[in-house]
Amino acid sequence: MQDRGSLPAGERKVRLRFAPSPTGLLHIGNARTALYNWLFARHTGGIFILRIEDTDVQRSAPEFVETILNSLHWLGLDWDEGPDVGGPCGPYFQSQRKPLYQEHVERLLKEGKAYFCYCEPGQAPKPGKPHPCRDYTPKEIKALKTQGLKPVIRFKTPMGEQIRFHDRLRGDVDFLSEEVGDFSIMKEDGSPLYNFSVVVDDHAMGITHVFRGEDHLSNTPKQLLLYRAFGYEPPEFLHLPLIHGEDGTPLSKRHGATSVEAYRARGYLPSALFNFLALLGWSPGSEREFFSREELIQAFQLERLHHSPARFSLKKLNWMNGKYIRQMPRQEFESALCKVLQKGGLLQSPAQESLIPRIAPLFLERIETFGEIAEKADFFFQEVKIPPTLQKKYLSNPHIPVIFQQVLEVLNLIEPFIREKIEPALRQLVSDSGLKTQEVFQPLRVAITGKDASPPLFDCMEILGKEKVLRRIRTAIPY
RNA sequence: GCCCUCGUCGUCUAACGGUCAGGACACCACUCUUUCAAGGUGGCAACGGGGGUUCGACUCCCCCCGAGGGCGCCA
Repeated sequence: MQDRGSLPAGERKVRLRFAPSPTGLLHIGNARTALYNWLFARHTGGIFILRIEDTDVQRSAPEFVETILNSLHWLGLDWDEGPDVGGPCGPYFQSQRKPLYQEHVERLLKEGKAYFCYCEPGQAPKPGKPHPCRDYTPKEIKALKTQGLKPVIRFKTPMGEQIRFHDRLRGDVDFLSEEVGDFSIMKEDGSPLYNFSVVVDDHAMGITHVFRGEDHLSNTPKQLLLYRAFGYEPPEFLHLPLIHGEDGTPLSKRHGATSVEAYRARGYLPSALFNFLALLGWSPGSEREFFSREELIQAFQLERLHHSPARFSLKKLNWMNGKYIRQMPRQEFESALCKVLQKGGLLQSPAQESLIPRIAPLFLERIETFGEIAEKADFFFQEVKIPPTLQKKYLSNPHIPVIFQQVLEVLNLIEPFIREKIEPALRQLVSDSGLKTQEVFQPLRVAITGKDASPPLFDCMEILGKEKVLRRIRTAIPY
């Protein structure tokens, strides 16, 4: 572990980091924070670092590290230094950096800038007046120690000071040191607390820019105090607005999927989610809204970041994802289709798999996410079960048995069984029968697909083949 | 309660003292059409409120209101 705080002059590159804590899946808001950090690093030719903030052993779990890394990779982000790729400032797990924290805390203790606090957990008084544990004499401390009380180490915030910092997005922000209070920096067992470990690590890793959620805005004065206490130069700070749900409240489970993992599972394209997220809180300044990752890197500017929280609009994401799907190269779309159908248990045989190239064009314009496909295309791979409501609405009219019988006769004669021959034949039949096209085609659609909305009927018939089509029509005739 | 941040159509946003306040999603029509989509055309729709500054304010200042964040031995 080396100290990179003062980088050699030749290495004055911009260095940014994303520092998730592995206590859950990667939240969509954190993903956007990561994305902006990454975009800025790439835009400026800087370094992007991934650091795992797993100091809270109670809440952290290794499996979350893995899914977070996966989510990030899936989105299309990469990092120059991090837990899996290593780097000159490692280790990149905070849980493996204890000696560095220890060393720093001892420094503060020795210089009288920190002290032991023996308050009951959660019982420390709110900021406003001097903390009662501040001025214990060594004798008192010894006495408290013999009582077996576990102390926490607190930073001794100087009183009566105005702490000002420049937020890259919001301008100057002022806090009074009284309001900040003496915050805890390390537990008795030596595990560092957030405000302390970020400062130690951001400095040790030579971080030049800290872009993080606005929920950290009021942590910044604490961290600044620490930078000053250590004599370190603080990085530049920029606090991003949070992402809200459609109703304007903070994005939560209640709003549906909140993790990147969930969007992946629901069949969203990473490039679409990336594009959408980039535009949620940032604007290129033009009216253009489709960008590749490379184009985003090129266009990204801090000045065009928004100040207010944005609401996550699933409808717009869906629309954008649909657009991306329609732009997919044919091969890619087919193999994506294949994958979801397989997952949905619909592909049982090579014969069924060979259908993919034929049904692909039918669904390209009909899905916005791959999650929809299984439900819409199931009739190509398994027998249909007609819902009672559709049965009643389309198949219970008295003319159905008669016309279906005629349809069977007509279709039976068609050879080859292709759309170009099916369509004119059936249209002729309908016209001869005196019925409206809808009165025949909709019931047929229901009989063949089990749905009242499907890709074009005659294409479906051709792909299914004469045998299946005739059988389905026959079994749908009510007796 | 204390502190901090934010405020343009329902939503994402453009505007950087002078525009009929523009675009996109959604929504509604129309079109295409065997259904559903996709596509095309058109429409509805916003500067939170009140004071200033200015010849002129969405743009600058103040107050109010509203929303969000923080005040952990979480991050």
